[in-house]
Amino acid sequence: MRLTRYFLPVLRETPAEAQIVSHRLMLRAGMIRQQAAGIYSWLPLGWRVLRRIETIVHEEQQRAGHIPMLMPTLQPADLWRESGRYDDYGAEMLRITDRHKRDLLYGPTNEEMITDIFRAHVGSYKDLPLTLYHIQWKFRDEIRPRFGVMRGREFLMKDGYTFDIDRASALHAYNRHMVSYLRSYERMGLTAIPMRAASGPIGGDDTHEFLVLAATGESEVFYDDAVTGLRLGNRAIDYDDRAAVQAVCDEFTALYARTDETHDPVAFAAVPEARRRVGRGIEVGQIFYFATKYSAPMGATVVNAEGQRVPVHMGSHGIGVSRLVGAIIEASHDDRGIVWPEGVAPFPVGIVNLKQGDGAADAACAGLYAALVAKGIEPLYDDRDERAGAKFATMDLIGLPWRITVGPRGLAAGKVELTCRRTGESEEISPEAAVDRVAQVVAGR
RNA sequence: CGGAGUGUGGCGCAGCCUGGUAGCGCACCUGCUUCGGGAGCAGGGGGCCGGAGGUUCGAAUCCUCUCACUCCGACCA
Repeated sequence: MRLTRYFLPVLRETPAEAQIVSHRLMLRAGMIRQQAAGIYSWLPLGWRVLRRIETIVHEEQQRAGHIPMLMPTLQPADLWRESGRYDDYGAEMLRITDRHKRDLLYGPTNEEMITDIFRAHVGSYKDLPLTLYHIQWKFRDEIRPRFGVMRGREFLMKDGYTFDIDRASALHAYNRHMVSYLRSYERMGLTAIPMRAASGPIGGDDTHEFLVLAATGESEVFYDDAVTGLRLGNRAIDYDDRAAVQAVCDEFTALYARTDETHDPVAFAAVPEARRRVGRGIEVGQIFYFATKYSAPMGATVVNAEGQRVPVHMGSHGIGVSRLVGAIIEASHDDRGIVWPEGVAPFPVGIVNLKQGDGAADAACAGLYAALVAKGIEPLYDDRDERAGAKFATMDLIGLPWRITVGPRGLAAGKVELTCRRTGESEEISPEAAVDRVAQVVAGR
């Protein structure tokens, strides 16, 4: 993409309403525009990041055997009357009336709807286990939206629903989600720690939240510092192997890590003092096993092997996709701007032409651009007629992981400059070598 | 919803107290010079001052109502 043909409305000054760094940077980098309290347009650069995150979530969910679909944003009120939540949900639910005076609502979540779909089409234990998910916009009419996309009213969320014949199978589904989430966050360059959350309706270990450590987080967290060193890495995982999946979950939940809701000072005191940490975290996901809470009242049953009709065991599992954009920035930025992890960067590399209009520089940039595209990489080429400082400042702000700088001085020696945004290190190499290096990194992400 | 604020060009702000018909910086347009970390000079365009009433010869400014947004708190992916 050539910058002169793109839409990247960067701001030099920070809009007054933005209080936290991710919100400020998203506005300055031209990623979002607020349309109302807690409601944002995603401008082209922001949209790209959102799509990258969404893609990672899709890939990891499907790797775990979960099935994508799409449910609508608007839902009939009657479904929610069935579960009893039409009244329970309160003012946070946005209610709408259509021209025929029918009650609708903008979905804050989809348990009722997925249960309706399930009961209409599934009748036998032989159809289980089943995990369906979608990534769709939600609306929760928060009392006080804040922090940009981190606490918006409209937000993009992946929500998955599991249907199993019994508790053991449902817990395997729960565990699959934990592992797939860990892998998703790692691909996004995040360290997200599963923490035991406030216990659900059946108590016990049936819900975990995933927290990204950040000073601006909304939750207070208590943890053993050793959890921050745990990595899945590239290990192969067979999601159908219950014992193997359980082992991974055990590994990631063995150390003390809890939010203020479930914090246990006595257990925390058992953590070696040097590793005891109190901090703040941003919740970027939650997994939840709730047994038959929805299936029983809504009649989502199957016939089991003994011929009896039984309610299915369900779970719901969510990842805050749009919130992740903010969370990643909170976790990865410096005083000059965003530092995108490779996995979610809107463009993997930027090309900076220091002397637009100079024949040699223009030709070198065009050559680099074509060579990168030929390798399946789309660079962002700053071909504006701007001075070097302005171009560098823009690149630093929008945080592309790599920058190839092309100028007459280097070209005279046949070199361009390849700079890593994260480390700031740069090296003078040939254009061909620069393309190869970037291709290598992108392939490995 | 309780408390505290703010609405003036795309962004950041001044002007308001003490009414006299809107200004600064950035951005934008034109020209010249410049050109490896947000250039300089010159010229130029853009705002019925959130909205509605009212007071007044005259309202961005005073009064009333209203809408929106922000911050602190209780609630939440």
